[in-house]
Amino acid sequence: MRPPTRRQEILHAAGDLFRHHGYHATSMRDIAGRLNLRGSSLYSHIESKEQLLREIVDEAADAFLEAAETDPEEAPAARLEQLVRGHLRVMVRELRGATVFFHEWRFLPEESRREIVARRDAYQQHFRDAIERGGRDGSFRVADPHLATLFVLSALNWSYQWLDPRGRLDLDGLGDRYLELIMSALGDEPRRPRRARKGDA
Amino acid sequence: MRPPTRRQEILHAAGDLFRHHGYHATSMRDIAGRLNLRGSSLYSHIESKEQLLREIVDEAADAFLEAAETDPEEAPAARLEQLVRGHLRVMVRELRGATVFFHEWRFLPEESRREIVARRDAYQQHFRDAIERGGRDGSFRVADPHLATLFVLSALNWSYQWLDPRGRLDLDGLGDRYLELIMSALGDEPRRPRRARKGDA
DNA sequence: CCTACCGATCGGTAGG
DNA sequence: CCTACCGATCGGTAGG
Repeated sequence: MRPPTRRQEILHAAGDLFRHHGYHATSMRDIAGRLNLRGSSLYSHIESKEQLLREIVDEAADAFLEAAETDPEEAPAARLEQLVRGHLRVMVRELRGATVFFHEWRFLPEESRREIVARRDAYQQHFRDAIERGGRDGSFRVADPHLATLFVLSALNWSYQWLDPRGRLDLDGLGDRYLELIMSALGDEPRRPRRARKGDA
Repeated sequence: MRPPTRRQEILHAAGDLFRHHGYHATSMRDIAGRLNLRGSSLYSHIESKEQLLREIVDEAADAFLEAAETDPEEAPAARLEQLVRGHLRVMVRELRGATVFFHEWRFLPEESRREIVARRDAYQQHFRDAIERGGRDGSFRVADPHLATLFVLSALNWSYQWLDPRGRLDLDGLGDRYLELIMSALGDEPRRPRRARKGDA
């Protein structure tokens, strides 16, 4: 375990403060204060406040995208399981960065913001692809794959609001139960027969 | 249709700017500019910037709580349907206020923040109660009612991120499909038999 | 890493 | 509703 560089300490403190108070309500002096420094001392390690945000958000995006590297040819249910477990794993392990990612990305300058939106769309596409393939091959039974994708990602994304890394459930237990809810929502076959609904009459 | 008061116009403009740029990145001069006023002119209609946020957030909380006034003795599936449709209705109709509510409530001063947390908890309790009752009477099949509640509310809450009031689906169509996903996730009985899962072996 | 300091902007008030 | 203005604070730089 090498000791963290001063730069890493600054990023850590900034992430913590951005998470709890938001980017605009955190001043450079606040960040410096966490490390018993003066605000001006930060600038020999970093370029700007914006750069701090960009690095934190980019790192979180990296973690999510890396976790989503799955084989499109795999069985859709197994692939979706990897995607869901990967998402929750990144959430729990990188809760600080993930929270800043979801909450503060829009304060990035135009160019960085476009990049992040593109990467978020690419991430979402993994889920959509798995769900659409599952619909076609009969693994899932879903009327509207696009909306089903938004549903699944919504249930996952909001979890940073209530996740507690030291909570009652460990990562695997949380994954098991979240997966069961998601797979049921998608009407995963063939373990369960189709059911009748009002609309079918 | 009475014309809006100046105060309502200010709240509207503030809500719009808070939604898109966040509370701290919006200045009183920005809000005034929307109405072709000087910043100082706002203060004959409102007391402070904080009060603007409080009113917007409170109004959204009112709308959600009012929509959640359901009969606890009603059949759990029917009650949950009311809760889900009510939530989506408020989201679509009050997207501006709802977005500010979810994103900016934490910038309220301590006392208002405590009130909002209490009201949010009361709101959540309606969902949890319906889901727990449904588990007990066999309407739903859910291993962990608390987590299932968080799952359902996560899927609903995040929707402000992608909801488009002029989108492809109208409110009823969206409600139908979201309900189908949620009810399936909760394994709603008796229309569908229990299924086997890996863990059951 | 510090002190000293910059221009810009903030929420808000006085006074009319 | 405006002009004029307040003290505080912002992100950041100069210079050592």
